[in-house]
Amino acid sequence: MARIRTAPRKSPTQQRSRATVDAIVDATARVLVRDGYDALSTNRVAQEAGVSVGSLYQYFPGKEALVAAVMEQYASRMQENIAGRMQNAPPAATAEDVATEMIRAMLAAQQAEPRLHRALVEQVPRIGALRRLHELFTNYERLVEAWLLENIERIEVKDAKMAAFVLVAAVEGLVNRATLDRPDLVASGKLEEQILRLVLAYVVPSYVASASAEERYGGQRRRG
Amino acid sequence: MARIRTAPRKSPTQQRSRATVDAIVDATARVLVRDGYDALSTNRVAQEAGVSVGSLYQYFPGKEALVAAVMEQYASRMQENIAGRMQNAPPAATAEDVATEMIRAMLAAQQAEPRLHRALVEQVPRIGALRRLHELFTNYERLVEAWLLENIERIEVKDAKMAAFVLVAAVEGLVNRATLDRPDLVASGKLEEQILRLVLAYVVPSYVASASAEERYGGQRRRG
Amino acid sequence: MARIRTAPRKSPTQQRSRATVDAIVDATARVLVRDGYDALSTNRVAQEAGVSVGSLYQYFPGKEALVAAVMEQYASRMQENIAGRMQNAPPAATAEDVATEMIRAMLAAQQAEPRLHRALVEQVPRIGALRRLHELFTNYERLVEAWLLENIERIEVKDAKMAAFVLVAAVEGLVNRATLDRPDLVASGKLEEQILRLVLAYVVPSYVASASAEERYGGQRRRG
Amino acid sequence: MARIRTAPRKSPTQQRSRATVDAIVDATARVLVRDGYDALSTNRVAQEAGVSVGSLYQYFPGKEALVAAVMEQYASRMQENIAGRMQNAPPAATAEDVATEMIRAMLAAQQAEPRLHRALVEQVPRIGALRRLHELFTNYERLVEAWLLENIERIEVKDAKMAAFVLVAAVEGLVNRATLDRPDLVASGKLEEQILRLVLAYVVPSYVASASAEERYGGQRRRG
DNA sequence: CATGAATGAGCATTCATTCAT
DNA sequence: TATGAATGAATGCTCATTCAT
Repeated sequence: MARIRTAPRKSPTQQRSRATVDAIVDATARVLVRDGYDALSTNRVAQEAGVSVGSLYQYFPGKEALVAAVMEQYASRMQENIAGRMQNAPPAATAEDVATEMIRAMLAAQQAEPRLHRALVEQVPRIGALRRLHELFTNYERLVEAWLLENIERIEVKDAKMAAFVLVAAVEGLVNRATLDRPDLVASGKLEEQILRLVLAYVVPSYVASASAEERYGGQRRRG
Repeated sequence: MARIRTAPRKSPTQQRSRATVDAIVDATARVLVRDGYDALSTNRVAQEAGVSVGSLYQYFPGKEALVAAVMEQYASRMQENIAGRMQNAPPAATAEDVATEMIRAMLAAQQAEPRLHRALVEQVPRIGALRRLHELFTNYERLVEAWLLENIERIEVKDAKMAAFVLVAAVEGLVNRATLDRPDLVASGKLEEQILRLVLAYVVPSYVASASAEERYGGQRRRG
Repeated sequence: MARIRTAPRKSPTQQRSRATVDAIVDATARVLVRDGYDALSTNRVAQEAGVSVGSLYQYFPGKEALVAAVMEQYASRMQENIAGRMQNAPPAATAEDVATEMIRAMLAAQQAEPRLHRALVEQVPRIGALRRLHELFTNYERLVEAWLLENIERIEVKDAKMAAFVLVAAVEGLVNRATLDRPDLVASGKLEEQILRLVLAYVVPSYVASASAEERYGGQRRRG
Repeated sequence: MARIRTAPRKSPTQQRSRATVDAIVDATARVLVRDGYDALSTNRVAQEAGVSVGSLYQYFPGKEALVAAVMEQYASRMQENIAGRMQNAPPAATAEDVATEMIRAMLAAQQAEPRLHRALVEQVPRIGALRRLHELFTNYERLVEAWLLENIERIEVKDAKMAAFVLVAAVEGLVNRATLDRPDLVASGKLEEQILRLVLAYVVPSYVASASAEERYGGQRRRG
C-alpha cells in the first residue's frame, strides 16, 4: 500500500488556470457520481472536463488527488454551510436549542448534495482523501466540546473531550447509516428527534428522564 | 457504475476443490491486509494462494467476489463469536448486564482480527460485499429490539424498532471510529463504559440520571 | 497457420459412445447457430452436450474437429436430400426438366436448415472443414458433367468438364448470395427461374433464344 | 453472437497519428496473409506495426475493426482500379466489348493482390467487415444495370435489376472459386472467355446462339 | 501553458488440454 | 470410460504517465 500523494502539484496563479482546475474538479465529481470510483480515471476526467490529460497532470498528480480535491471542496462547503447556519440562528435560549441547531445543520449539510455524498461515502476507499473528512469531524468535536464546557454546570459528564468524541462519532454513524439506508427517517424529521434524545440523554440524563417521565405519566415524577 | 457480480460461480463438490476455494479466500484476506484493496488483483491472489488464475476464475467471477467471500466469512465468524459469547454468559441478572454483555461481545468481535477488520472497513468500497455486513447489523437490531421488549416495563422508549436502529447505528459508528482512530480508548475499557452510558441513557435516562447523580455527589457505588 | 487435425480421434464402437458423439455434434451445431463460431469452445460445447470435457476430447481433438463434424453431417444430409429427390423424380422427359430438378434440389437442400446453413457459410472461416463442402460441389460437377454428356448432341458447349465447373460455381455463388441477402427471391421462386435461364442459356443458347423470342413477340421468330 | 464494433474509434488529426494508423492497417494485412485470421491478435498486429498496443486501441476497438479497415482499403483500391480501367478503355464499340472490359477489370482487380485477396475471402468470417465488400458488389450491380438499360433494345431480359443481381452474384461466385481452386483457368484466359459466354448467353441468348452455331458448323469468325 | 499521441506495464479473462480420481 | 478440477499460456484491454509539438 504505497503512500500516495494527494496534494495538488502547484497552485494556479492565473485566472485561466483557476478555471481549468475548477472544470477538472467538477468533472471529477460528476464522473464519481455517474461512473463510480473504480471507473474514474485521469483520462476520463480530462475528457469530461474538456481538457487534455497533460493539463490535468499539471495540477493533479493522479486519481487520488482528484478525488481528494472533490472531498476537500465538499467538506469546505459543508463546513461553510454549518457555520453560516449557526451564525444566522437566533441567539439560542437553551442548551437544547443549541444542540438542536447543530444537529439540524449537520443533517442539512448531508442532504444538500445527496448523490455526491453517497458517492463519496460509499465508493471512496479510505484513502488520504478521507483525512479531510476526519478533520471536519474533529472540528465538530471542538464545537461540541466548547458547547459542553459552556454548559458545564448543568451537564452530567466529567470528561468533555471524551464526551465530544463519543457524541460526534455516534451521531456521524447514525447520520451516515440513515442517509444511506433510511432516507425516509431523515425526511420525516424523526431522525433529528432521536438524535437529539440520544445526545441530551447522554449529556443530561436527568433532563431527558424528567421530560420522558412527564410524557409517560402526564407530569408526575418517575417511579422511585 | 455497472453492477458487479459478487456471487460465487459454482460450489465445489469434490474435496480438493474445497481446499482450493479455501486457499483462495485466505489468500484474498492476506493480500487485502498486506497490499490493500486497490492493489488486490485476481492474478496476485491466485499466486498468493498457490493456485492458477484459471482455478480462481472457476469459482469467483472477479475481484469483487473474492472480497465478498472474505467479508462473508468474516461476518460469519463475528456472528458466531457473539452468539457463542452470549450463550456462555451467566444468566444475566439485570438489563444492564445484558447490555454490557452485548457491547463487550461486539467490541471483542471487532478486536479479534483487527488488521483484517481495518482493511475491510477502511479499504473496501461499498460494493455488494457490504450487504453481508448490513445483514449482520440487522441481526443486531433484532437482538436489541428483543432485549428492549423484554424490558419494556422499565424502559422509557416508545418505539422499540426505531430505538434498536438508533442504538445499533450509533454504536456501530462509535466502535468503528474508535477502532480506527482511538484504539487506546478501546484497550483501556473506557470506550465500553461510554457506550454503556450512551445506550442506557437513551433507553432509561432516569436510571443513568440517578446513577450519575450519585457519582457526582459522592453517593455509594451503584449495584453493590 | 498451423495445420489442424480435423479427423475424429477414434470411431465409437459401443452404442453409448455413439450417443455421446451425436450429442456432441448436435450441441456443436446449436452453439454455432446460437453463439457463433468465435464463441464456440470445447468447454462450452461439452456443457451444452451435457458431457464432460474429458469425454469430448476422447472423440474430437479440438474445436476445428467439432465444426468439421457438423459440416460433414450437414453435407451428408444435403447430399442424401438431393440424391433422394432426384431418384423420386419422375423420369424426366426433357433435359430442361432434369436441370430444373437439379436446381430445385439444390435450393431445397439449402433451405432445409437455414440457420445452420447461414452459420456455416457466414461464420466458419475457410478451414479444413470446408473441404467437405468442396467435395460436395465436386460431386455436383460430376452430376452436371454426366448430364451434359447425356445430352451432348443437343448442347452447344465443347468442353463438358469446364462447363460443369462454370455452372456449378456460378450457381453456388448465386444461391449463396441469394440465401444470405435476398431470401425473398428464393421464397418467391423467381430465383429458380433465373438460375434455370442462366444455365440453359449457357448450355443451349439457341433454345433460350427461341423461347425468349416467342415470349417477346408472341410466337414469331426473333429478328434477323 | 455479440454484435461487434468495427468502426474506427477516432480519426487521427495530426500527421504522425495518420502514419501510425497506416502502419497498423498495413501490419494487419501482412499478419492476415502470413498467419491467418485466427492467429491475428491486437498485440501481434501492434508488434508487427512497431507500435504499442495502446496506440492501436486508440484507433481501433479490436481485431474486427482492424480487419474491417483492411477490407475497406482493399475494396477501395479495387474500386479505383476498376473505375480507372473503365475510363481509360477506348470508347467501346459494342456491348460485348463493354462486358468484356468489365469482366477483365473485375478479374484483374482480384489478381492484383492475390495473397491478400485469398486471405480476405478464405479467412475472414462474415463479420461486419464484409459489408464493405457487399457495397462493392452493389456498385457492380448498378454498373451492370446501367449497361443493360443502355442496350435495352438489343437485350432479351425484362427485369434489368434482377438480371444485374443474377449476373453479379454468379460472376462473383465463379471468380472467387476460380481464384481459389483453379488459378490456372484464370491465368490462361479461359475463365474470361467462359464468363463472357455465361453473361452474354443470359442477356442475349440469340447472339450467342448464332455465334456458337457458326463456330460449330465451320462458319467464319464473328465480328470481322 | 496546452495538447493529445504514444507508451507499455499490468490486470482481467478465457480456453484448449491434461490427468488424477 | 467418464469426470471435472486444475493448469497457464495467450489475449483483450485499460490507464497512468510522459513528451514532442
